[in-house]
This record gives sequence, C-alpha cells and structure tokens, in this order.
Amino acid sequence: MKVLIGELAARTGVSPRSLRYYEKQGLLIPERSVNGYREYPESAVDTVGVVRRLIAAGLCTGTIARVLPCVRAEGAQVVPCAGLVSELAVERARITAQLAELSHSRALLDEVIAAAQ
DNA sequence: CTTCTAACA
DNA sequence: TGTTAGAA
Repeated sequence: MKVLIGELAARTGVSPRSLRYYEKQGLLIPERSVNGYREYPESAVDTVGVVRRLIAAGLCTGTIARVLPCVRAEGAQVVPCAGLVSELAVERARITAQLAELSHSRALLDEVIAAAQ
C-alpha cells in the first residue's frame, strides 16, 4: 500500500512540512500520483524513523543521505552496514571536538559570570 | 477535506 | 520549522 503525506506524518509524528523538507534534502523519494500527491511506500515509516535517529545523533542531512542506503531499521535501533562504521567514527570524532569547544565556551562564560560585581 | 508550492512578522 | 495563501 502507498501512504499519503498526511498519514505518514501521523504514523511517524513528523510534520508534513519536515517530510517535504527531507525530500528536498534527498532523504526521501516518494512517487507521485496523478494528482501530484506524494505516495510513500510503507517502508517510508521506518526510513523516517532512521532519519530522525540520525538527526538526533547529530548528523547533517547530507551525511544522512549518503548513509541512508547502508542502514536498516531494527525497531528503534539503526543498524549500519559494516563498511559504514569508519565513516560514523569520523562523525563521532567531530562531536567529541564540538564537546571540547562547548566546554571551553562554558568555562569562559563561567569566568564572566564569576566576575559579576 | 487533503495536498501542493512558495513565501514570510 | 511553523504557518499561510491560493489553486487543484
């Protein structure tokens, strides 16, 4: 069965607006019915779940688009193919670097706060 | 009523 | 991202 954007939104908890945005980013590729309506396969429900997960994991849409065809949804878990692990490790390293920057910012802000009269 | 695109207090 | 206008 094909599902329209409204139903997919209801079944995933993701707004139609975001669903269209994901498409523009190349994350979702629905077919079009004669009236121009987007028609998603049932599998899109899982795909959207994976996308949400990866976004929450801090990946940009571009990276998600490249990684998407190499991952499978297993319940709430996102399972990547073996060859993808190294690339994901790079993302992890990037996040680690961000954490360092954030703690630095926090430390500087702490100094400013501590200087309060 | 539902979806589409484009654009914005 | 939300929301909205006008059209289909």
